[in-house]
Amino acid sequence: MQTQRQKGSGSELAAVVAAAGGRHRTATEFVEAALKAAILEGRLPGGTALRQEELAEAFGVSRMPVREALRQLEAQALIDFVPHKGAVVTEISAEDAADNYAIRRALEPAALALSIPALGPEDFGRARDLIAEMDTDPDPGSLGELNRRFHMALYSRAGRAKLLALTEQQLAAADRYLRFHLAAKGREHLSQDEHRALLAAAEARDVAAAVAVLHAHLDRAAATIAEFFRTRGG
Amino acid sequence: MQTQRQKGSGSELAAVVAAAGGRHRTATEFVEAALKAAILEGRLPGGTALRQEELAEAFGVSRMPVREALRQLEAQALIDFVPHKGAVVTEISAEDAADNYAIRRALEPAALALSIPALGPEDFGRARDLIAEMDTDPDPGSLGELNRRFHMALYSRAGRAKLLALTEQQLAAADRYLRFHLAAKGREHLSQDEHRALLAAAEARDVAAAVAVLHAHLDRAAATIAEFFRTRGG
DNA sequence: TACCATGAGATTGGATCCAATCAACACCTG
DNA sequence: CAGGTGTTGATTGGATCCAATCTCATGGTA
Repeated sequence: MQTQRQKGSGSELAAVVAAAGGRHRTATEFVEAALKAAILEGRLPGGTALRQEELAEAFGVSRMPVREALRQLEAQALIDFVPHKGAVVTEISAEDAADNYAIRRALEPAALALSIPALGPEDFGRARDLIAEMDTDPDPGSLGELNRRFHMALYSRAGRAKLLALTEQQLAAADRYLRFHLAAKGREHLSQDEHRALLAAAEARDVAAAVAVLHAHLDRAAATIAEFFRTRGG
Repeated sequence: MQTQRQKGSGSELAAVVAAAGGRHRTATEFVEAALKAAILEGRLPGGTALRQEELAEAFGVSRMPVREALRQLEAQALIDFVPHKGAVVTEISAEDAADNYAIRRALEPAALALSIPALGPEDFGRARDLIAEMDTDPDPGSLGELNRRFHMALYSRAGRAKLLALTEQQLAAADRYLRFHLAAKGREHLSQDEHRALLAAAEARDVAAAVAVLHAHLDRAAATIAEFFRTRGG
């Protein structure tokens, strides 16, 4: 993939640290959250080598919380531990994107089907607001999060905590791909029409139709990203 | 659930250490693998508090690799970090079991459908052998692993590495429940008939039939375990 | 010139040490 | 005797230190 396995150039790390404003109980959680967000949002692209000492200095902590945070990111398949070279941010490849969509195609319809009967007006309102926000928000960087929140709003009443957590994790991972190809193509690739159709089917409590729309939505997104990787030589 | 949040009684930990024979590159990996196996196999039941110092002594290492291993287990939702109380093995509840089955019901049919066209005679042979082994193996403790390997054999040609990894992880988690209720009920609850029907449908390359059998298989298992929890007051 | 050995530097894995925080228990008081 | 309170011990989170190992550059040699 012709990736330069360079270390993060310092200033990038500073930006990562600065962007991580949330309050966390422990330094480990803080570092983990910041790195996770940076990776998922594409600020730390695949192939970036994260050296512990450098991270420790950038975050103003010792290497220990950094190590524990990296371990957790490893368990989430966001980085690979390469002995004596550092923790390397996992590459995003056409193969990985296809995997991600295969998983989402399995999980999300299940969550949607469980959730639809229990959805209330406030959920539909939230979903509608998020669609509108995606239409108007000028920042392409936040589209991924809005998209994720829209999907999760429709699944939120599934009543299966672990299923939802897993789904959200996969959606977050999808952010990496989405952002990747939104940057190259246009925001029209967000398929707002399909979002609206999905919401309409959910409001009509038509589970079969909603699942069909969701399947088509995910398949189209997968095909688009696959095509993107093909033309780009991924 | 009337769980005693006692610390592992030392001798239990010794058994966990002794059972972990595999060779691993680092102490962290060794500790993680040993604890993970012990939790999934039920040797460390839900609610057990794992204190770092105790683990460190039992494994003959310092607290540091223990801490990193615990962090990774936390990321896998096998333990919860409770400040000043230790890492607590997550409870297995009726709710968790239902979640696990909902996830498997979404993932496994997808993996199966992708895999069936690519399965070869050697895969069918392996699956057949595993069914036979489940019939004859006298050790009820190994039934879970055999069951997992049987299922994975049928999914193995799906060609989606992450989907398979996630599926296997959920199957491993299911071991905890399976072992739990196999101990109380009988091995006939393994549904060997359904296993055979699943294999037959796969050999016939009948994706729809195989998926239907798998759905029924998982639904029946979920119902059985739900009933088990209900009668047992879980 | 190409290739291999050697040594210095860098990086991680692990151990030990220190500080902060919480839980439990004993004690005092109304 | 019940309830609140202070103190002690235990346990974790984090920092610093040490050892092992790999990488990479340098230089020597065929």
